[in-house]
Amino acid sequence: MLKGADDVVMEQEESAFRHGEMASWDINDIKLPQDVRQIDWFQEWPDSYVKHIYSSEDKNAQRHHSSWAMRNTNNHNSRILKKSCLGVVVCGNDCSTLDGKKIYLRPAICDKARQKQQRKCCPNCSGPLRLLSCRGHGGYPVTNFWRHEGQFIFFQSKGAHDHPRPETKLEAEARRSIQKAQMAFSPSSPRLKRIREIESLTGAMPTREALPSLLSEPDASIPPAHFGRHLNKNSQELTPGSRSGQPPYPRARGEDGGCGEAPTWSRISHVLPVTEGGHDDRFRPNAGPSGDDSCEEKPPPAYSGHCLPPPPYPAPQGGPCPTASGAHHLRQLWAPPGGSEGDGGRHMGLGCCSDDMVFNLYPLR
DNA sequence: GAATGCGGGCCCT
DNA sequence: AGGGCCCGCATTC
Repeated sequence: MLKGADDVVMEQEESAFRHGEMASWDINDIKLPQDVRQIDWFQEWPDSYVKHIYSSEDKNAQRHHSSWAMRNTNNHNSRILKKSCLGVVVCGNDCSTLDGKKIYLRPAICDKARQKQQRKCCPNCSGPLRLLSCRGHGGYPVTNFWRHEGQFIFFQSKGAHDHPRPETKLEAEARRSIQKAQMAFSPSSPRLKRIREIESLTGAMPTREALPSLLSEPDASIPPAHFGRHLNKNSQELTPGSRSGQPPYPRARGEDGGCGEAPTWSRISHVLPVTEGGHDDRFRPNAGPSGDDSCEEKPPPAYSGHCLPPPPYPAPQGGPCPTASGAHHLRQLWAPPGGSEGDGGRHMGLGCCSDDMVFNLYPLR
């Protein structure tokens, strides 16, 4: 039997409390504490009923970043910025590659862009895409609240995401860049033909590592427990797990490095790269010295999809340092045309949306 | 073009 | 009143 939404929420709050995640303040308090002893490292994947206090100097906090796809929600309170989770875009066919990877795209934040996105096809099997809504907060999307107060930025999350992680913003951006580049190199382009001629002679081909990814390893992205609770109602492809016993987030920087003890499923290889404005602190490591969030040693996934040939890029979660190699490498990829592109271009039978498919970039052999 | 923030407005509880 | 959500507009990247 399904529990009532309220019960679920209460359980989660209690759990969070037990793990020390609940602070004495609430985002709606008239006055927020200013005698903050511990400032948190920026949390890239905040989940559950957590609260964080960031420095007002923290660039990520200033921009209200999250790797979840959060959209602005009007709460008619200009002092508190509220955002709600859009969920994740999955393949309507529930396809997966032979190595078990699922498609978890980042929902576009902009409504129009999201509608457009949903008209596109699955990059793996060309099936329809489906938006898996977040219902982690009593049946409603998880909400995040941001409030700037003095030298601090207070963050509060309500609800536990009941869906896999989407691509990070950077991964999605990188993917768009690739698509854009792909369009520039359309198959009919004389330049591309030339490149292909060269490539067919040299056999040159860019490495998979150089591209960002769309695919995720289920074990890396599917949150356990509560995750399935709501999901079961809506989706058959995602299975529940258990999330109890989730360790609390680390608090202070300095306290063993704010080494993120995020839930296991929630801290797998998301190294966020140097980016935007050159801030290498863009996402300070959730994982501190332990290096949980550092580039993992996993080899590039052996793509072997059963729907269609697999895409030539690594998985976002679990792939080799996906984001770090994402946009950053795009320039390298596309700058000099010599020695990249393949031989057949689009002979993969992608049908309706091949133009949108990143993995058309490099024909598979 | 897309992300983001803001605010008006509507609906529901 | 509070929460959720839609919409349009402006700004920024």
